[in-house]
Amino acid sequence: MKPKFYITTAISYPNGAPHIGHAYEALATDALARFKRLDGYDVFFLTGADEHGIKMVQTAAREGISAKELSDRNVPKFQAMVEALGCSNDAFIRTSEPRHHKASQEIWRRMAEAGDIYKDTYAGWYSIRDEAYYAEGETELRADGVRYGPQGTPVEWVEEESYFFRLSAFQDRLLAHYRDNPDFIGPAERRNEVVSFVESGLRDLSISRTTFDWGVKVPDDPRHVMYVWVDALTNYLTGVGYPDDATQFGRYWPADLHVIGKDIVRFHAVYWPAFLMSAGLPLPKRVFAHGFLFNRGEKMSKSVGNVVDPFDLIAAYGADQVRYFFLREVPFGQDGNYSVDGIVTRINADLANDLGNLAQRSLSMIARNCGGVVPNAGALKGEDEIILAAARGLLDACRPAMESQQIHQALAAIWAVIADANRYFAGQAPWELRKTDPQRMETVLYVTAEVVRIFAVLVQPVMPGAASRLLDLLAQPADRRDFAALATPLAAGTTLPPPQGVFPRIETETAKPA
RNA sequence: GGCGGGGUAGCUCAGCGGUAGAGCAGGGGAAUCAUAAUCCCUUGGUCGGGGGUUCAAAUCCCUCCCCCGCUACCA
Repeated sequence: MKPKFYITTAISYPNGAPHIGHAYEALATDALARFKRLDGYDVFFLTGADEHGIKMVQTAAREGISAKELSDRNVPKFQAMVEALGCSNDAFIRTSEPRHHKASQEIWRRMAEAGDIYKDTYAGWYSIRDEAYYAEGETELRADGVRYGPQGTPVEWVEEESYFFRLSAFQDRLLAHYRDNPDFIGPAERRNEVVSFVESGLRDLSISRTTFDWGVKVPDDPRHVMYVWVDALTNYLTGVGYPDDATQFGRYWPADLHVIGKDIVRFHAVYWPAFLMSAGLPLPKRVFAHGFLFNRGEKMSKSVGNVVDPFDLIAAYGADQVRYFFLREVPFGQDGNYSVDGIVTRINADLANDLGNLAQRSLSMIARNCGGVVPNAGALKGEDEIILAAARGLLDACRPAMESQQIHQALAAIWAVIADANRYFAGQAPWELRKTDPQRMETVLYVTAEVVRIFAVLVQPVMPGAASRLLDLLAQPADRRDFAALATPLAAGTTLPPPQGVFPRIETETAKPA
């Protein structure tokens, strides 16, 4: 039986349309999931939408519709985005689903049974108009003697009945967990932040609200709905069958990797493990936080008008290209920059010129000079052995990079060998050999086609569509495309289809400004 | 304020004690199999400022300047 690998994105908050940050997380997680699948794992990849919470209620109220209506309008956009990106998620969860309410209530009951939930009063500055509490620092006392919230609405001191989670009791256990599992949080700088936060002391967490009813009802006390993060985090359990499908849940839980944005590290690295400890459930193996994307160095915001619509980007450049760009250009875990120049350069230099053209020039020569059939390798020379060994060694370089979510490093390693392959091809000059030593030309063309095959197999997690077309050009059957097939070299005598460009060049005139 | 991370070529970054590196951009050349792609050569940096340790410092220590993240309940 294959080893399992359960990987998730954070669930998106559908109070607006998807933006490039949502797309980035989904495409990166998809690349990691696909890599594991090709590497022989039984992968379960979950993504979805986090529909509850006060923000949904507020946004819906402004538009004069219900939170449910708002969600039903926006969630399909997220599903469409995931599909347009070519993501291979096994499920798309919505937290409004009955099965999810059931799962959330179940974990709540278990935390309550463990004695970690108690009822008390929550006090804070409350805006009736916003239907929201604000921290003291978010409010200001103006000259008129009235205190106002961040939305400019008056706030008043309110005390509300609330359930609390005994987070303070978990400080030592959390710190011990971070210490014993140094890979629990990545990248390392995020772990440092979490550790110093927990070391500074934990306060109990208010985990229910009575001011609105859009959410999961607290068991046996339906006046309360759960604080949105309690139910949002539980999606990771619901997605693999908790609590009813013990077989699926037993198979996939605990998650091997939660991929999240750096803004929600605390919820995943402090609250979530504490909830699970309380409920007596195993903890996820790892939480990895990616960075934010900036448009030409500026934070994307609606007011600046530099928000990038993922659908526009995909339409302009193609899903594979967009995926490659972000994964190659931005060190995963760090913030990154997006610009039209950057994406056009990457696509043209790396995809069209380096990889695409290498495939095209070698396959064209095979089509023209070898009757469109994979030629015989003949006796290999040192140069041939060197480039073959470099390509064949790539999986061993990519695997540790992908396992530590250093996707950019895996791609850099692959492209370094692609550059070597171009040097090899130019150095061997098979177009000269055609006249002087046709036998040798065949060997060079064979070796080049073989390394192109290896590149195509390895590049599938990042560019599933283009890689698949490249493998089509190499007449590779469906069962010869996973990493195990890397060891099965191209068979001489195989008839190849006529070569076609897989990575078109982007002419700057047609490049779409963003 | 506290804790943490950074400031290296025009841009993005690697190097973290032993004669300054990569990719992209710029300049010159070769080749013509190929998506005018490829290959070779090359311009370019007082490695944030100052001080110190050392035979030797981007690399260690001190100090100053600047940038960023975290510093609890919007998601």
